[in-house]
This record gives sequence, structure tokens and C-alpha cells, in this order.
Amino acid sequence: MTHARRAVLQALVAARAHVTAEDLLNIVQIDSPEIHLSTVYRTLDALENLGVVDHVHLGHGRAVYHLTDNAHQHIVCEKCSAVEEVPSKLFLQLEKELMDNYQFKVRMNHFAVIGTCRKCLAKLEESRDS
Amino acid sequence: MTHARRAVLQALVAARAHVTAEDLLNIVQIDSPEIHLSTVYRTLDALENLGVVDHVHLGHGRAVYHLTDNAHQHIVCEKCSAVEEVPSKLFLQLEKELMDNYQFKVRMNHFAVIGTCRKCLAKLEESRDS
DNA sequence: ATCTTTGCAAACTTTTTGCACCAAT
DNA sequence: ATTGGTGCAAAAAGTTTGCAAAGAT
Repeated sequence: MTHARRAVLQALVAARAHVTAEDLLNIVQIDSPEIHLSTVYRTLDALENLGVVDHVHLGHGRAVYHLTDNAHQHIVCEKCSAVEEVPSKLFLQLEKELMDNYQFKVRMNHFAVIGTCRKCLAKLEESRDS
Repeated sequence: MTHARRAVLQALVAARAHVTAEDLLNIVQIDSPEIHLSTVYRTLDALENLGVVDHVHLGHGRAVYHLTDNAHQHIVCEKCSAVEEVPSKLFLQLEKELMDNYQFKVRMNHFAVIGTCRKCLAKLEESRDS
């Protein structure tokens, strides 16, 4: 357990949400500006191997990291990029079906579910009306 | 409609499966070696805007492209990278729940569902026994 | 003393872009 | 003739790696 690792882990706990590697870098650099982005990646990698941390792809580009205990999924609007969390239990039936029919054990939360959010759907409605 | 676009579209139809931009490049270059990777990307982009093509992220790195009409999802094993297609109807209930509870219109197939496939699960069982 | 981790710079992978030239209507 | 598409090379964006120096046990 080194200084850098402690700092990254603390930042991750403090963030209490999905953060990118760069977000974490910005947080840890407030107190420890010498810490490098590659150290953040290596620490996250180590923490993932320990099963403490997971990363999720919310969309194109950057991945976000979070502590493993959060039992939720992410739904991401492809129009406005809004991210919402939804409880994992909505996915239970799908997980069961994939297990029963394909003997496939889903790790559902690795990718976000993308689509169109409430607000953007409403906007689309509006513009169709006019 | 130019030569390059025709070639890319033909390659995509011929492939009849998920292919990466580079796969497509390799196919079109058999007959038209002057076609460039950036043209493939630009053509795919144009075709996506027309709604003819979709791309899916199967895992880290490259995306795969396919014609829009294929109504299936991809499940990808994170251990062995095997890709399997599953019918969209397994996802209907989830789509309905997200719509009813969150007014969120899923575009389910943009990301693959990742997890562990039958074979790799079996291997894990074995190694646990020994 | 040994083995691991760090900082740094540089590589890497996939995709996008600027630009001058060429092709399609 | 004009608008848009193409080839190329180079940039971007996100992540990974090689290495020598520094740190942990």
C-alpha cells in the first residue's frame, strides 16, 4: 500500500459515483500533484484485480470506475449524454433467461444501456408535432 | 453513390455478420486496393446516418458494424471473447420496464452484453473441483 | 536486499480531421 | 461547374508499456 494507491482509493471512495481515470487524477492531484495518470490506471487495474473496483463503458471514449458494491446499472441517453442509475433487479429476469437458455453468466454492468431519455423523447415529440 | 461507397456496402452485405471497419477494409481492398480506411469509416458514418447501418461495441477496442435489420443482440464472453447472437425478444421485458419506470427508450443493441460463456463456466467449475 | 510501484515519455489502438485533388451530377 | 467524396498523412483520444529511479517490506 503506497501513497499513490491510498490517494486513488480515497478519491474513488470520496467521489461516490462513476468517475473517469482523469477525474480521479484531478482529485488526487489536489493534494499530490506528482501522481501521474499512468499510476491512476495501474492502481485501478490492481484494484479491479482485487475485485474492489469495476469499470463501465458509458459510451464512446472514456470508461468510468466505481466501487464494486454498487448494485446498479447505468442508462445513458445517446442524445444528451445524461446518465441515470437504475436498480439491478430490473435486469434479473434477463440474467435468468440468458443463464437458462444459453448457460451464459451475464456481468450486466460492464456496459451501460444506451437509448433516449425522457427529456429527449419529449423533445422529439414536440418537434414532430410542429 | 460512388465506387467506394458501393464497395463498402457490398462488403457489408456480403459479410452478413458483425465486422470491424478493418475487416471491411480488407474485403473491399481485394478488388479496390486504393480504398482507404478513412473512407470506410466515412462511408459507415454516412450509412449510419441513413439508418442503414449500426455499430456495436463488443468489448474494449474495435466496434463492429452490421445492417440495421438484424434484430439480435450480442453476448460476449469476457474470458475467451466468443461472440454469440441472441434474439432480441429476450430483451423485450427489460425494454418495457425501462420504458414504464423511466420513460427511457432503450437502443439495446449498441453495446454487447458481456459475461462468461458456457465453456468458460465449465472450465471454472473443473478447476474449482480439482 | 529484494521485490514492487512510481514518474515519465513514448508507444499503441481505434477513429477522426484538414487538405488538396478527383469524381458525380 | 459545382458540390460533395476520396486518399493521404497527421492528429486525437484513451490507455498501456519500457525503463530507470524511488519506495515498501
